[in-house]
Amino acid sequence: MKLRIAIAEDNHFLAKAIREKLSFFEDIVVKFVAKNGAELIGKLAEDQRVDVILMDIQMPEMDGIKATEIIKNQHPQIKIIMLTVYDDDEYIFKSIKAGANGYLLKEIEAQKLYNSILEAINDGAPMTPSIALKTLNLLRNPTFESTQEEDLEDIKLSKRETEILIQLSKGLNYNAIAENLIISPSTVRKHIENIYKKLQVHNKMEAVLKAQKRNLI
Amino acid sequence: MKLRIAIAEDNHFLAKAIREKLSFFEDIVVKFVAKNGAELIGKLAEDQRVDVILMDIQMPEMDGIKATEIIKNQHPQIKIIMLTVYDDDEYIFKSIKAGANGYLLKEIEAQKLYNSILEAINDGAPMTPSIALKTLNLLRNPTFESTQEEDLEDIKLSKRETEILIQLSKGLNYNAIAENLIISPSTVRKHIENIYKKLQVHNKMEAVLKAQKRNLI
DNA sequence: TGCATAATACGCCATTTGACGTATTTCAAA
DNA sequence: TTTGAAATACGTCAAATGGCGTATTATGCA
Repeated sequence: MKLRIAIAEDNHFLAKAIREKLSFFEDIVVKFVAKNGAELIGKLAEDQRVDVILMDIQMPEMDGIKATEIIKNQHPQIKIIMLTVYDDDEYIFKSIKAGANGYLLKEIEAQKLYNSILEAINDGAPMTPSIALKTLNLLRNPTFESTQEEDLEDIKLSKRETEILIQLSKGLNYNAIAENLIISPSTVRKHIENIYKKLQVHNKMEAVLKAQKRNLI
Repeated sequence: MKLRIAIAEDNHFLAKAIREKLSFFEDIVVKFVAKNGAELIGKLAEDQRVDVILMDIQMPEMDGIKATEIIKNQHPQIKIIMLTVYDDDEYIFKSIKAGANGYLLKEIEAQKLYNSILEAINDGAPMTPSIALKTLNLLRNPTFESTQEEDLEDIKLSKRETEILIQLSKGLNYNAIAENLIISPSTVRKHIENIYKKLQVHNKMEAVLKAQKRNLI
């Protein structure tokens, strides 16, 4: 039994790249490629015999989230996997609310994409590890009132900085953090100093608040 | 670099089965097995050099969810993967809220368990497909009835204390709070000292965290 | 009208935190 | 292979915080 795939992707080259990734697998048939949500829905109206849709998010005319919502209402049996370069909390959350069965980042390698398609068909929820982590964080902080768009100069904390900030947020002092991470207290302090510079704050509480607001921790 | 694992599992045979699954992998060392949450915390106090904890949920004395909460507060860098036979929404949700990094079902095969441990260490969120699906459903239907009441010895903060704690939680320092409330910094400090005694904590962050958990602010 | 609690306020002292500078090592990307 | 970012680490100094004792003045409620 062949797996029938549809692709929604406005960028021609990316669409082609996805096709090529899937071409290794004999039981996959790409039935069609649509350049936006509207076109996808049109093509589905003609031929709805599709098992899985690989859906880009940002597309002209109609984006992938809106399209997911409509298609899931019309054809709930079709599995939809978001396939995008964006890993923002907001996109992830909206996609899931719209009914997406999975969420993958485009860098994904061929074998894993294939496995994800199988997983979707078997009622799983394929996600890249980083996305899975973000969904857990979303579950932990029901902070679904984003609505804040404008001033997001995107601040990037390193892995170590994030780790230390999380420990700060638990109320641990420099020495406790140093022991946990098996580094010197001096190093902890230096990291915290750098965190403060990046976040433009001057104490723990402000740092933790700002990081939580930006979903950095 | 060896991966140091601890196991919390009251059933002797299951604990042994897990060890055996892990024994195939050379870079895994099982440092110890605890029969319940309390024992686990005790052993961690002696030797906290553990990378990943595989945590059962139902255990006598202290269950895995409570243990997860405590350990994650003390040692946020330790990754905790729930490893249980239960796939109820409630257990999943509570585990995630408690800070679990992943959630697996016990039937998992050896190779996948190993991969999950790696994924946890690399800041992922290992989940069995069926659990991943449930987390997405939980995200879609925000039916977040906490329902957890148990151990609240009720702490009462005075009006002034509450006011000051709220200002603390915004990241204000003693002087700023004193100015806002038109009182002396000494008084602010005395109030905070009293707040700490009531909450049995020793710094701002802990006070704010505890007060938030108890809905005092 | 008392009496307990709350709110006000200071002083002392040790510890922690924050801001700066400097420096070495590691590691991945260009 | 170089180059830059990240992680490591120390020293100094000032400011903020936390823990203790003590004391006076509201204030509400029994």
